[in-house]
Amino acid sequence: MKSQEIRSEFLEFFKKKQHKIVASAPMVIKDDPTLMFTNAGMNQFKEFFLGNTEPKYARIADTQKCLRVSGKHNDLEEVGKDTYHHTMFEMLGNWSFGDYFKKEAIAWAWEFLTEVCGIDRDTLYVTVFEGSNDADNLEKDVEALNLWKEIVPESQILFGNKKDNFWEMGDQGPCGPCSEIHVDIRSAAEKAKISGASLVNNDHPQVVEIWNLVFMQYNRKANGQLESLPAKHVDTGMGFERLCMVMQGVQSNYDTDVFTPIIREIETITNSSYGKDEKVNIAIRVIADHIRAVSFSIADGQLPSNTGAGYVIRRILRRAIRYGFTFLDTKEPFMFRLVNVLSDTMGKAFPELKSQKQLIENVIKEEEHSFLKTLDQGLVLLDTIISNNKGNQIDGRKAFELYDTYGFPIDLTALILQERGLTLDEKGFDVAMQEQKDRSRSASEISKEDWTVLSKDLEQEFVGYDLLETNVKLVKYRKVTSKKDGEQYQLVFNLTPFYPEGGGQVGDKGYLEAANGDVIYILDTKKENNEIIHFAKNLPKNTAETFKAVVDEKQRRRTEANHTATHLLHQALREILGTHVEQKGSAVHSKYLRFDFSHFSKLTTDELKAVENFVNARIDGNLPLEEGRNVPMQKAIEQGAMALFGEKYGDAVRTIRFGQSIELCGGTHVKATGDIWHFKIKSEGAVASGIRRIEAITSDAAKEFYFESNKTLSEVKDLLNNTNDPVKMVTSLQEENAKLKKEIESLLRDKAKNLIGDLLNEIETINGIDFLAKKVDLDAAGIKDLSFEMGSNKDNLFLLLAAENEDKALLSCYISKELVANKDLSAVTVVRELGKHIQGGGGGQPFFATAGGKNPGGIAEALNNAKSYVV
RNA sequence: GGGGGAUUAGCUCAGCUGGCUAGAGCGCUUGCCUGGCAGGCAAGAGGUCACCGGUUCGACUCCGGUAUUCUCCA
Repeated sequence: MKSQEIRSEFLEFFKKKQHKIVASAPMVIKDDPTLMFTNAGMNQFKEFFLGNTEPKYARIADTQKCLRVSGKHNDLEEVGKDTYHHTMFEMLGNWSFGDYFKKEAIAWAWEFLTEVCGIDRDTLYVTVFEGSNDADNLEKDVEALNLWKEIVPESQILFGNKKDNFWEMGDQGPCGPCSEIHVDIRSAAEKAKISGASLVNNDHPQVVEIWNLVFMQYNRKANGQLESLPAKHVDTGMGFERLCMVMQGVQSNYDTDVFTPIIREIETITNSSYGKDEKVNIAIRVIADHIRAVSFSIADGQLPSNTGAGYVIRRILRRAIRYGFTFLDTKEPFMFRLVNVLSDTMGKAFPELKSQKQLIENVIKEEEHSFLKTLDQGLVLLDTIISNNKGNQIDGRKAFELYDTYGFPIDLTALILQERGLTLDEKGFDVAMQEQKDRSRSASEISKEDWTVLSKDLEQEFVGYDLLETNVKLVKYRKVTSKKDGEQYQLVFNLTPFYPEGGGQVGDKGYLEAANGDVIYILDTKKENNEIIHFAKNLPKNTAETFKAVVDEKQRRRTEANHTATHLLHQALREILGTHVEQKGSAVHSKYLRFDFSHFSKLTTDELKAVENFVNARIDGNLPLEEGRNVPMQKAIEQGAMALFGEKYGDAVRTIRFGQSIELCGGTHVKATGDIWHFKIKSEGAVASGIRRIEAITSDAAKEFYFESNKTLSEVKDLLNNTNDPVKMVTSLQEENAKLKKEIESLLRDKAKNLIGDLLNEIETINGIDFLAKKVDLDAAGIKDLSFEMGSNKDNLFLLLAAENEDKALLSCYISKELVANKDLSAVTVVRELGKHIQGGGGGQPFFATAGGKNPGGIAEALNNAKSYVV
C-alpha cells in the first residue's frame, strides 16, 4: 500500500466510527509559551484536556505533523544515525473527549491494524501499565489488561513500568496509563532464535512501537500530586512513517515511499549513492529528514532566525548542511533543490508545501549561503588556532569560542583536528558549555505556584470588542517569580475587556479598581491555553469583591488604528504588487506597525508611494467596520476572506471587513477608517530572502511625525532668512562651502610655507645638529603637520615646539631619524623630562612625541632647557 | 531573555601592548601605452574609523551606554 493510501485509509476508518476528521494544526505553535513546536498529536487539543474549553466534537481523528527537537523529547542528535528517529514526522491519532474510553480505543486499534492493514496478529505485542510503588502509588491497569485478553493471546501481552506505560505531557497537566502496540518485523529465522516479546521496548530497530493508546484519567498538579479528572479521555498516536515501514515490508522508515524519492534526488544532486558507505548513509538520512522539517516549518511561517523557534529551525538546517559538507562534499547550496521533489510527493496531503514552494526554496538557499560563509570563516580561524598552538591538544575554551562566537560546529573542529593528528580538550569545552547554559538558565528562571481557584467559572468571556470598561470578578490567580520581572501575579477573570496579545497585536494595559478606590495596574495581557491571563504587580486585598476593570484607552485606540492600517496595507500590497504577496508576520503596537510579506524585490519609491496613497485613499473614504462574529469558516472563505498559513482557525471565525479588505482576525479595530487619520511608511527593507518588511505609523504618531518635520523645516527656513526654496539655497551654500574650503586650504598652505620659511631661518646649527625651540600659535594637529613638513627639509633636525591652548600647555618634539639612530636621542625622553616644567607627561615614538600639561607658565623654562640635549 | 563577537574607503578586509600625518586588494576617475586572455604604466578622487559619553598629555585602539548585525545558550 502506498503511503498516501495508508493515510487516507486511517482517516476513513475513524470517519466511519463517527469521528470528525480535522486538519493538521500548524507545526509551529504561537499561543503557548511552554511549547515551541507541536511534538505530539494531542497538542492542538490540550485546552480540551485541561477543561479550559468545551470541544465541539466528542470524537476526532487526524494526521498531525510533529517536530521533536527540543525540550523533553530531544531526538535531534540521534536522527540519521539509526533508521527510525526523525525530527519531523506524522502522527495519526484518534481522540475521545469524555466519550468512549479504553474498551473502544483498544478494539478499534486492533481492528484497524489487523483487518484494514492486514498485519499478521502473531507479530503484534501489546503492553499494559504494571502500576507503581513510588509516591503516586498507582494500581496496575487491570481494565486494559482484561480488554486485551479478550482479543490477544496472553503470551503477547506484556507489562510496562512508569517510564514506558504512564504518559505525562509535562511537569503539570493531564496524564494517565497507556497501552502500546509493538510490531516485530524480523525474519522468520530470527524470530525462531529470540522471541519478539523479549525485544519489546529494547531499542531494537525491527521490534518497534507503532501505536500508543493513552487513557487520560489524572491531572498532575504543581506540587506533584495527582487528582482524578472529572471526564476521562482517550489520546492515541501512531507513527505514520513506521506504519508505512511495516505495511511496505521494508526494514527502515527511510526505505518507504515517504523518503525514497527524496533520497534518490539527494543521490543525483550530490553524486553519491545510498546503501554503500555507512557515513554517507547517515548523511543522506540526515538531509532527507531535515529537509522535511525545515520545509514544513517555513510553510508554517517560521523562518530560520537567531532566537526561539526560528533558531531551532536554523540549527536543523545547519546540521544537514554540515553533514553534506563533510560526507557528501557539497561546498555549494544544494538543499534548496530538494524542495521540488518534497512538494511533489507530499503537496497533496499538505497543500501549503505547494503554494509556498518558491519561498521555501529562497529561504533555504539563502541560509545555506550564509552558513557556508560561516564555515569558511571558521576554517580560517581554526587554522590560526592550530598554528599558534603548542603541544598536540587544542584548548577546549578556544574550541568553545570558535563554536559559541563564530558558530563553527564542534564536531567539524574535532574532525579537522583528528585529520591533523591533534586532539581536542573535550572536558574544557564541556565546562565552558555548561557555564553558558547555567548563565542562560539563571537569567530566564521562572517559578510558578499552583492556581488558587476562587470559583468554577468555565466561560471566560472576552468583551473587549465592545467595552473598554466593565465589572469583573476574579476566578483564579497565581504568583510567578522570575529574575527579570521579579514577583508578578497572573489573574484570570470571569469576563474581561483586556485584549490578550495575539495575531500580532500587543496585549492591553490598564487597571483594576476596587470599591474602596484601590488601584491595581494590569501590565500586560496574554493568552495561554485559551485562557486570558492578566499580569499584575500586586494582588487585590479582597479577592472576592467585584472590580472595575479599565483598559488604557489611549494605547488601545492607537493600537487599533495600526491594526486596521495593517489590513489596508496588506490589501494595498496585493493590489499593487500582485497576489503572490502573503503576510509572513505582523506586529501591531500602539506606536507603530510592522508587516512582513513575501515579495521578491525591493519596493521602488513609486511603489511605496502608491501603497501609501492606496491606504490613505481608504482612510479618506472613512470605510465603516463590518464585523462578523461566529461566521462559519466555509462561508468566510466564500466571501473572500484571507486565511494565513500557519494559523489555527476554528470552525467559526471572526471576519473583519473594511470595504474590499476582508480578513479572518481576532484583533481589535477602529469603528471607521477615518479614525486612522493618516498612514505613513517609515521604512522598507529585507528580513530574509524573499521576505520584505514595512514599518509604518498612523494617527498620533503620524501627527507627531509631521509636526516634528514641519518644525525642523521652519527652523531651517528661518535660518535661511525665510527663503521659499530651501533646497536650492542649501545646495548653493554647499557649493560655496566646498569652494571656500579649497581656498582656505591653499591659503593655509601658503601661510605654513611662510612660517616654515621663517622658522628655517631661525635654526641654529649646534654640533652639526639643526636646532630650534620655539613657541608657536598652532593646535596639536597643526604642530604635527609643521614638524613633519620641516623634517622633510632637514636631515639633522631637533625641533621643539610649544603652544598654549585653553589654559593648557603642549610640547612636541621632532628629531630626525638619523639623529635618533646616530646620537642616541629620543623624542620620548625629551618630552617626558621637559614635560615636568609644564606639570604634565607624555610620550610617542622616538622621532616624534608630544606632552601636555596644566602649567603654561613653564613653557619658557622648557624651551630654555631644550638646548641641553644637543650641546 | 542572557553571554560572546563584529561595525575602518563604493566592495572585501589589514591596522599588535594607546602615539605610523589611518592602509592594502578590487572597483572608480583622468592621462599615456597596447592586437586580446580580469591588458600594462602613471597620477588622482574617495574616511564623522557605527553613534553618544568617559579615562588620558594623546583614543581606530581602553572603559560605559546606544544602534545594527553575526553567533551560542534558554
